[in-house]
Amino acid sequence: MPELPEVETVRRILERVLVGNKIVRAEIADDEIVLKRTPKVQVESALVHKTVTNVGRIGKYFWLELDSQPWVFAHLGMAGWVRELGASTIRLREHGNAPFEDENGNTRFLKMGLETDQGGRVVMTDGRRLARIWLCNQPMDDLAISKLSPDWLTNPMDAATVYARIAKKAAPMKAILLDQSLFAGVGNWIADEALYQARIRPNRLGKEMSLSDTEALIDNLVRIIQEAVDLGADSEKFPKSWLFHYRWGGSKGDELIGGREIQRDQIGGRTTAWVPAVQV
DNA sequence: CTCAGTGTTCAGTG
DNA sequence: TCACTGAACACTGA
Repeated sequence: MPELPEVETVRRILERVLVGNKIVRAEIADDEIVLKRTPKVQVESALVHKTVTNVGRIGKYFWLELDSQPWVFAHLGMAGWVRELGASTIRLREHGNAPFEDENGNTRFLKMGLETDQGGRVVMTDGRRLARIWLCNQPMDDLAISKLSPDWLTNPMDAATVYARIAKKAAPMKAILLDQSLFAGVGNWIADEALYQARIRPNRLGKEMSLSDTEALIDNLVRIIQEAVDLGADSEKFPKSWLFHYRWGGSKGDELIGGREIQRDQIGGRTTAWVPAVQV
């Protein structure tokens, strides 16, 4: 689920519910897997009685900025999400740290629950325990975040800059697109979608790209990200023409898109869906 | 029962 | 040291 548009959607939920308000209750899962870098009580005490001044994001990483440091950082992994709880939802404490079922009957792990002095409540959940929460004073003090490229929603690079960084690479473009130090926020589906719409083979090497190929890729990538963000990362609303709707259509996905064969290969360590008749 | 998965990290290779 | 690849992580659903 969570690539840049999904994480931006989560960021906006947190911004709407939390910014300007004081946190009156914070519950963090007592889960050493989730909190590899920080004991639960430290995260809770970093949050309680603090006012949220901003919610930041670069790529797939996001964080709560508070009126005193440290701040609280998080990554959704492969199956994390954040939702606002309505007034009728049962109390966070009653969930405890155990897995619980969401309104659709799916099992989730509760990672974090927050309540503000205005009564707003949000929870961060994860179906697979690959999401993470930790403390840090500011984004650039975090090793992983400090290595990210500028964010591709808010600060997209121009084609010439990208071209200079890929023109000698021997890796396939699919792998290059997944490199967060160059394409912060791009994940498996966005990479495939951008390559498909730019009509570039995922196994084309960086050094086989021209400047105009790079321009086409960047133009499509930026538009796809912007459109997905504008749609609140609600994939059902994505344009019908997008490969997204076909890549995992059924159990293995559809065989055809517009009458053309969809091929699936391992490229850059990930299953890659592409259309040989379109991508060269 | 086995395997892949909208991600990141780290060991291993050349 | 750099560039790159593949497995591990943890759990669910097909």
